[in-house]
Amino acid sequence: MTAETPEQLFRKTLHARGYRVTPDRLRVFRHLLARPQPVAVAELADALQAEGTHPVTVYRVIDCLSALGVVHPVLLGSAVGFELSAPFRAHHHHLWCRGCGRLFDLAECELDPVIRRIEEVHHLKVEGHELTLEGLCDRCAARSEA
Amino acid sequence: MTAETPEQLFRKTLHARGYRVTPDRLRVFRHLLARPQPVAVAELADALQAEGTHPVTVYRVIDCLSALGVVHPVLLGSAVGFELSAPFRAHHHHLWCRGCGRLFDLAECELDPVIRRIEEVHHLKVEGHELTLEGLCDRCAARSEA
DNA sequence: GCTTAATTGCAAATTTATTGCAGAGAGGGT
DNA sequence: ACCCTCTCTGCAATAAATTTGCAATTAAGC
Ligand SMILES: [Mn+2]
Ligand SMILES: [Mn+2]
Ligand SMILES: [Zn+2]
Ligand SMILES: [Zn+2]
Repeated sequence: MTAETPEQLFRKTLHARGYRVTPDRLRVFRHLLARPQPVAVAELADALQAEGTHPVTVYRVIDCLSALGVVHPVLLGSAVGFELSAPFRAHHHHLWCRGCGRLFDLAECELDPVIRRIEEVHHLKVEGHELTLEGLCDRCAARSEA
Repeated sequence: MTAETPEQLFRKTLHARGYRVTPDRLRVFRHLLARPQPVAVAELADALQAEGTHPVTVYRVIDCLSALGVVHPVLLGSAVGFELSAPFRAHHHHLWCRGCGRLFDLAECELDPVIRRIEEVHHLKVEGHELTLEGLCDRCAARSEA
């Protein structure tokens, strides 16, 4: 048995919920898969127009992928970007650097114990979370120590 | 000595950085102070137009308050809202309920140890953070257990 | 292949945000 | 209180982002 590719899983996900597999949806998905950082929808629309996808369609596809949980919003400064969710992309968080303005992925997530405690205290059910740190990346931090 | 009011502190903050204390800035500040939840700028502009503040000015005031660190952006579903930062509003996080769509404040924050560890591992300097949980509020969680 | 409902393209409308410039107003000095 | 200067605001115009209605297209099931 060979491992299932992300795209195969994506097709299944669409299918399982009654959405159709279309060239535009695949194009958006592939673009996000290849992309290291979250994108604003407008920017995505610009980028994909070159590949033949109508901007309006990009907005509708993002709505679709959001409904499926395939993508999720991320805070980019004071704007919003989207990136793939698990299992298409490993769960992770972000650092927004005040020094150079770049956004970095932080692989680890040690929030589970914290969140489980919040659930108990407040009688909530937490199904997802999004954390953005703001500060200085390693490079900018080193420079500011001088 | 009587305690300093939030508005007095706000006036000082403006002053200290060379910004002027204007009626529009005070109106925006007071509105945010009275408001329990984050607002989108466009919505804020609508609301304040009734009080005589020009919409364009609201955008500019929010830029000013952001630069001062008096407000900060918060993820509202897939949009952005602004709310007062510390010390005008105690630091806290949010739960976005998938059931009823409401946004709740979560008073506690136990992220400091987690963040300090991330700083060490990655050699970063973290100066702020924003966490949004997604799930079910206590009411919706209770209902879904039935 | 045919049928049908979902999806897309297009044009238009809406909503949100930005910009340039002239006039109003805040703050510091006198 | 008056001036001066520089900031801030109003307005109108512009630009950018997002939504909508409808007709044409197309994916999926039979
Ligand atoms: Mn990321
Ligand atoms: Mn809040
Ligand atoms: Zn940096
Ligand atoms: Zn709820």
